[in-house]
Amino acid sequence: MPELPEVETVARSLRPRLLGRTVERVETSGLALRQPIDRAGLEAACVGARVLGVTRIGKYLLIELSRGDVLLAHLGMSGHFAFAQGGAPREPHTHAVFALDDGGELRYVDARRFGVLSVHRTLEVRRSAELRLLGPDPLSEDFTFTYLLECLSASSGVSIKNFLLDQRRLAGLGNIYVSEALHAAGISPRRLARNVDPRRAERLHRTIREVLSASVERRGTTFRDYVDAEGAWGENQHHLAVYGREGEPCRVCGAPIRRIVQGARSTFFCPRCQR
DNA sequence: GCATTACCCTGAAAGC
DNA sequence: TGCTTTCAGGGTAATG
Repeated sequence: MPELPEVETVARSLRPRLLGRTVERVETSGLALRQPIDRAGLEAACVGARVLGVTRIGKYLLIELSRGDVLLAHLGMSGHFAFAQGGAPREPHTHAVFALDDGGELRYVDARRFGVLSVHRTLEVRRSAELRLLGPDPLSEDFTFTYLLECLSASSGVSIKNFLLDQRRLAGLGNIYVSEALHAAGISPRRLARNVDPRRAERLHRTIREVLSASVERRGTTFRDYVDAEGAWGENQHHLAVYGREGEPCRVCGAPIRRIVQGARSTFFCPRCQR
């Protein structure tokens, strides 16, 4: 389940083999992802265009193309990019293929089809339906302690878990890193966001960045499907404090980690460390 | 404004 | 062994 560190790792693994390449051909499976793929739009933007950059905003990948277009990708639950030689057998669930001028192919594979592939004009992509409502990226300078504090105090009855999952407030956190950041900050996931006091909020602001940065260093968390564009697993799953550890002892105090469901998503926490 | 539920989807795991 | 059911979750939408 790709969140910010996984998407950042994918961006880093795409750059060496994609920058400067020209797209010669585009193929699609004809099956819809979360939205239908606009094949004609994809071809118009990509074919004959050179890749100028690969960046990330929240959980979105932006592949910047010459001629002023951007290919926007969200990996959903199970999406990944893979490089292959042209003509090599395709993995099941390959939904888009970008043939490159070096004989290779960049492929988008997504079993569950929760991902998104769309194209936009570079100057307008920030105003696209996908990006326009996103809050600041937690690893950017825009995510300040003041911003977090203002959002917390402006919230009404939402739990801190659901507060942090809302991409309109903060873009890039998902189920894994919300649980991890709250544990590191000693905050119960059930606490109302507005009741997080400034001292704990400061700690949370720090732990969000630390948890994400550490996972980026470890090339992300591979729980089920996630691999980078070279097919490599991440290493952060070996360092999780609470996520996926129901019943196991807390690494800090030894109390059994608990799992609860909030908004139909699992939340893992230590009932002793987190108040 | 918020919580809950359903939906999209497939593969893995569990249950029978 | 083999079939069926359950579960996982990012984002969105409908409902209460």
